[in-house]
Amino acid sequence: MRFTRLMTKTMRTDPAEAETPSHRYMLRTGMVFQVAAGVYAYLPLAWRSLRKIEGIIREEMDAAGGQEIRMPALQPIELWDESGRSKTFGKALFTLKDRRERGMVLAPTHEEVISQLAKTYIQSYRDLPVIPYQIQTKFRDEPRSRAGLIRVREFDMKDAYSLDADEDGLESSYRAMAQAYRNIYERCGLPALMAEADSGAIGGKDSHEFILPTPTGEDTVITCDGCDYAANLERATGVKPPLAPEAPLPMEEVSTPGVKTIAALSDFLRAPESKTLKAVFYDADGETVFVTIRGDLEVNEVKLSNHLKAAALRLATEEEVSRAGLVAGSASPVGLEGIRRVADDSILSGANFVVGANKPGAHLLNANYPRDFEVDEVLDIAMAAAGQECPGCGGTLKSVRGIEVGHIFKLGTFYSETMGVQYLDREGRRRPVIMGCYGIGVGRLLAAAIEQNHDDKGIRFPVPIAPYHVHLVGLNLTDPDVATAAEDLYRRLWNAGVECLYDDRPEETAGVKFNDADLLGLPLRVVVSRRALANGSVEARRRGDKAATLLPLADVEQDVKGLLFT
RNA sequence: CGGGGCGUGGCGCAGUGGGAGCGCGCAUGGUUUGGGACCAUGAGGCCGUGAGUUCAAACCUCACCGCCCCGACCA
Repeated sequence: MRFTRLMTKTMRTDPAEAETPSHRYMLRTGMVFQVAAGVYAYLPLAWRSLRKIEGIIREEMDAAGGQEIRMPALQPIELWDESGRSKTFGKALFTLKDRRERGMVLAPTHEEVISQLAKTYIQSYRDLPVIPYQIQTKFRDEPRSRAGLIRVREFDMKDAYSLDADEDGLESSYRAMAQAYRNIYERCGLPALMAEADSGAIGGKDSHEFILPTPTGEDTVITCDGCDYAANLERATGVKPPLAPEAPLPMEEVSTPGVKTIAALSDFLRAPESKTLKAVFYDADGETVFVTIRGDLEVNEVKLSNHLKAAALRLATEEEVSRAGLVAGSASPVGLEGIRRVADDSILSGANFVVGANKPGAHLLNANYPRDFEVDEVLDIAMAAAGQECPGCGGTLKSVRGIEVGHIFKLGTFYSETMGVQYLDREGRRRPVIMGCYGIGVGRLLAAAIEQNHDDKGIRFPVPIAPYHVHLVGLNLTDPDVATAAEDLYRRLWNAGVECLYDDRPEETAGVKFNDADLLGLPLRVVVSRRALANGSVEARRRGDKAATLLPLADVEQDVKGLLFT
């Protein structure tokens, strides 16, 4: 491709709205064009890169036993009523009506259609296992799109579905997919880590996310410095800092005028926060729930929500709190009745806690469970935190931000059962198909690759996903000899299988061309100039290298390939 | 949906009642040509939309729309 023909324009200044590096550079290079919030057009450079990523994904999915299919994005809403997800997916589901006023959806994912397909084509254990997959456009009316291609409302996703006869089969499909994912990230230049995850709206039990660590990410992952434990903060468990054992003391009331927060209470009584119990009030699908946890810990709302099986969990409003008879600032489980009480198991970790007295301006010292209060459930609902001990190996937990570049789920029989996907086993018995599903956002992967591979001058594309291999820069192009040599090299490189973008602009200065080359970030820059030609050479520099090397023109193709592919 | 911010040529911005501007980019001519050159000339804007206030609105008021950022959700 010639630069003068490329339908792209580079920008010298950062667009005001772009804050994350990948977003900034994708706009400045002219890779993407924004049409609406979270809706983008892909221009030639981005599209070439995306197609390369798709190619890598296809190769790895096929190698892992997948078979590519294609399902429609436009689907009848009845299908979603059947699985129940027209409700549970909520407002993120794009819905519309056709001319006959029938409800339709623009699909955000394809478990429903796969289930329909499976009902027809999977009849016997002999038909299993299969792993159909597709790369196709998804629609999700996200509450908020952000950071360029990181989070958008229309995006291409590779979604795969494993159909197995039993749990062992699922296990083996899941492992094969996980390995395929690791291969994909490695080939895209991404050191992604595999973390235990919450399965969210898709449903199911076990799931893992692949996270690319980067400060601009929107997820937090807890990792261990002593072992390979990694889990999304939503699900991670840390060892709660232990308290020194004490003999229980008699409970007594103290006056704490105006003290409403744990920090103020700790300060007022000169007691560590870990010796207090805090109270938090939630609304779970309309029911007010009382939650208590040790003062130095935070409630993990995902864990709580999963336990309560709540579709919508949020903090209760002041009005709901007072209607439930709770005293914000001085609430505790002591004497509390007529409301669901959930406690974090940290209440078992010590004795003589400071708790609210359930009346304004007063707290109780030396509250002990179960001597002084009752709760309905005790379980781990605490947020893990950096610095805590790893539950597996005793190492120290760390916290990293990252971008979720893939998510795999063991769905089990949820869709098989709700949608009636069954097969006949060897004994002629009907059994539900065991399903898994596996997603990678293609555009997000590109954005993540740029987040991971850039510097202050621009992108640094890894070779396998670069739109072109070589950025051929012609200097002194008004000199016919140089122009001819550059044209000749351009042809030779393509003939040798090296994908080449040729900056053939005759008037631009060297500085402009070099800066554009750095910005676009193709892996190898080759400069044809009067100066280098005088030595019978061209100049080559890998993006990111400091020094250039002279390559003799005689067998420049081999040298270029050597620099690119070894 | 809650909180914050912003809508003025392609991009970045100034302009806060009375002539729509600057830089970059773009076009033409000329001089340049190894890290974002210089000179000259020129094109390009119902100042997000609609109502209102006013003799007069990019500017003040109200409403709406759009976009960005922070939070609740996800590939």
